[in-house]
Amino acid sequence: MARAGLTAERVVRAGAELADEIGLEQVTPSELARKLGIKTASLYSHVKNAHDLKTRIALLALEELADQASAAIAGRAGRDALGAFANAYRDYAFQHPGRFAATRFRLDAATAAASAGPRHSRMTRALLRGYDLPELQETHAVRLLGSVLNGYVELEMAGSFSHSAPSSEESWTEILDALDSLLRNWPASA
Amino acid sequence: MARAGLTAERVVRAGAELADEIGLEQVTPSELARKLGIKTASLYSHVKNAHDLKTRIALLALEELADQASAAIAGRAGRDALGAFANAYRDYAFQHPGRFAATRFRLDAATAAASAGPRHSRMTRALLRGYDLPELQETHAVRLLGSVLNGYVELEMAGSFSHSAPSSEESWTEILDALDSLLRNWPASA
DNA sequence: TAATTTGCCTAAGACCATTAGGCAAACGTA
DNA sequence: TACGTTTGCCTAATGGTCTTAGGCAAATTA
Repeated sequence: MARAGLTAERVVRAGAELADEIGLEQVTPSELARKLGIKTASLYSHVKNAHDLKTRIALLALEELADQASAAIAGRAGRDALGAFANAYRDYAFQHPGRFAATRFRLDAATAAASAGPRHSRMTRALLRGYDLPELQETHAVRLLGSVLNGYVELEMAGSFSHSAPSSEESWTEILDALDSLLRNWPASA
Repeated sequence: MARAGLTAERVVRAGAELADEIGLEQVTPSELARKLGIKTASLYSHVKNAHDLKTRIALLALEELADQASAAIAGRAGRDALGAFANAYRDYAFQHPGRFAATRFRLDAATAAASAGPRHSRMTRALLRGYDLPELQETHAVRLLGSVLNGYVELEMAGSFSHSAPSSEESWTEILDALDSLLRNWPASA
């Protein structure tokens, strides 16, 4: 029997592609084995189980997304950097919906700590350094920015903005303008 | 054989409780039947299939959430209304994590249109009427608000804010203050 | 070339979703 | 109250899923 020459990494990569094609939820050992042209049981040499497979796809996606966001903000600052950063997220989500969904996959604490997750917060923090926020407010702003990016893209991909005017595209730039304005005029604490 | 006296509504309600207990993803016909003390096949008199079950749980959750949000903003305006509205979402998510997850369940266009979804945007719009936004900017603000609420709660529930100071509680009020400030000083379009 | 590793296989167990068909409890009606 | 109808829940069966165990042969190393 000719071997397919698989490896854990290639299996996970194929899993990520499959997620983009049919959605992360549908990525199961049997479906992935079908795509790879092998028997389901053979996957278990490369991956511990279905949960492990999704975890690895999540880790892959987090890395990829961090790489793209990092490249996007290089050499930029202020509203320019904000737009590039936000667009990196949104573009990634549309180009790789399954991988992006994997980004939300719940990781246990240890795995999350070892993932690219912390890189994401460091990048957001770096981005905000272009705005002169009071030290103590920076974390709040990081959390706000993460919330908006995640929330907007999620709602947009669910189609929430596609059945009413104005276009989502337009809202997106207006919202980035509004965030930029907010970051420049962050209110003082009570 | 004594009958359990079930009905579609009671089944869905039990499904919602089960979702809060073990997570929406784990809510399956067999698990729900176990909880109800009946055989799996018997569920199919009340619900079309597993997907239909989750859809109905989603519809229930959307209604409940809309009811609570609506009650929260009654008689309030401005920052006061904003806080009550936002807290209604966050409190619901923490009290009913499974139902809240169901809120994100992808509904097909027709079902979504007939759900309480539109009520949510109408409420958000009503809330924003307390701020004097330019007509054309209102939709953008509605979308921003929805994004922040959804995004923040999702990240918080995933534990993203629980491993670093300051507390999520603190960020939450600061972010609401910031949003309030932004809505009062919404930037003019380019 | 011989020995070892390992990628992929077949086989099997346990569970799940779903459909078909049956019985008896509950209900409407006379 | 008695009868016919409805229907809630059942058992049985099909085909799919995940996962483990054990085996063979291809690839790798000595």
